[in-house]
Parts: sequence; structure tokens; C-alpha cells
Amino acid sequence: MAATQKLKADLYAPLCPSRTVLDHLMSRWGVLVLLVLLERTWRFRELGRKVGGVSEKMLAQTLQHLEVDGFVRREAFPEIPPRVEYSLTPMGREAAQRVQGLALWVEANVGRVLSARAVGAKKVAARRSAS
Amino acid sequence: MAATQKLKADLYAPLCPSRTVLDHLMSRWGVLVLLVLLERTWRFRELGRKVGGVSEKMLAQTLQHLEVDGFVRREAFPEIPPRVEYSLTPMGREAAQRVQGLALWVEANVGRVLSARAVGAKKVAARRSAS
DNA sequence: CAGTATCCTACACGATACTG
DNA sequence: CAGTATCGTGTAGGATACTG
Repeated sequence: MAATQKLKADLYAPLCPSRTVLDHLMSRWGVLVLLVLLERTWRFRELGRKVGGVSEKMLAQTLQHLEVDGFVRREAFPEIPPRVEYSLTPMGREAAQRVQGLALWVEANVGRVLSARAVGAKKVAARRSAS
Repeated sequence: MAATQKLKADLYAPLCPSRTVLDHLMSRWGVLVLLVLLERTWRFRELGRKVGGVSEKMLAQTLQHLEVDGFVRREAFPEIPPRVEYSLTPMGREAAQRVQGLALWVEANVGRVLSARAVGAKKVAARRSAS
């Protein structure tokens, strides 16, 4: 009892908890944080600067979600000034690697997508004006 | 000229187009649509029912984003009643497979995450009350 | 069926100020 | 430094009605 659930998870079911897990992993900032953490351990501000464009609030919130879900480990050192280090748990590393798989593909293929957009945007626009 | 871009894409740069590509792929409904399309070709309503919980508006918008980006092919048949079929392009399949990699991991590991949450939520809550 | 157009609201998110 | 608290706003996204 209390063992890890074996009842089938189903992303297509709106109420399935797997949706919230996926939401945390794929959130705007969640993705970037995971990628950065894959590289090494970081302090809070350091992480913020590395990600680029994230506010303190969202960084804190994102890290808490990932910590609660067991993807990120937070270690606070009782010093002055305070120092807190964030790293991936083993499970976090597993998930982050999958995220990285997609991220690397995107970085490598933005060019193809941008080319596709040039023609794709017109097709969609044409349908709208044909009303 | 007009060749696919080779200039380095950087997800950490807020202005890099790769961010919008990733946003489309990882959006709430984008993920689910890609997973479903990986299975086979679907009609509009069919797709909506399969995904579960998506509104017409969001389904149409999501499909358009993916179509514009060159991930999804839309084929309309001049019949009455109208029939429109959506499928993945070869590039869409490449991306969708990466998305699937993460999705399958999540479905298989929700149990571990749920267990982690039981203890993780308390740790975070404890910090807040210790103010 | 396959959408589009309109309206409306909850909340995601940023900016700012403050605490330990 | 490492956050939390508060406030204000833009917009993602749902509900509904309508078109071809």
C-alpha cells in the first residue's frame, strides 16, 4: 500500500494528475530551468541570470513546483549572506533529459520551421480572407 | 540565400524565435494534439473528442499554429458536409516523437511524482510558515 | 461538419517594495 | 543574497452564437 501508483495514467483525461506534472515540466520557465540544471548546480540568482527574462517571482514559483514534484533538490546553507543551491534529483535528471531531447531538436531545426512559416502563414491567411 | 538559418539558435535569449516554436510544441493543447496525431490522421471534431477538454477555439488555434510552423498538414475535401483531415508532416513527426518521449515518461512515472509530492509539499509549506 | 466572431473573466505574469 | 507580499494588467482561454 502507498506504493507508487500502477493505475493507468492518461494524459487525455482532463482530471488525470499527469497533466499537472506535464504542465510543470513544460511550463514556459520550467523547461528552461530544467535545461540549465542539467548542466550543473546553481544558486538562485545565478539561475535567474542564466535563464534570461524571468522574474524573481516566477523563478521562485517554478523552482517550488519542481521541488514539490521531486525533480529539483534545494539545499540551503546557514550563512550570511544566505546561499541556496538548486540541483536535479535523479528523477529530475530523467525527465530533464527528455525535455532536452526536444529542446535540442528545436534549436537545431528552427531554420526549417522559419522557412515553413514563410509559406504556411500565407495559406492560413488566405483561408480567413476567403470568408 | 533564404536557406535554412545556420545562425545559432539560443533558447535562453528571450527574443530568439526558437522560444515561440517551443511554445507552440509545448503549449497545453499542442502537446496533446501532437501525441494524438502521432497515432494516425484525424478529422477536426474527432481530434477534439480524443483530446478531451479542449474548446473549439483552442483546437483551431493550436492546429493553425502547428500548421503554420510546418508540423501539421491540413487537407480539406470539397464535400458536403465538409471534411478536413489533419496529419503530421515528416518534420512534425520528428518533433512529435520527442514530445512523446517526455509524455510516455510522465505517464509511466506519475506514481513516483505523486509520492514525492506527499513529502515535498510539506517541506515547502514549512518554509513559508517559518517566516 | 468545420470552423469564425464576439464577449468576458480568471489568473499568469511582471513590477515593485519589503523581510530575514 | 534569497526570497515573500502586494498590486495591476494582458491575455489565454472558455462559452456562446453564428456562417458556409
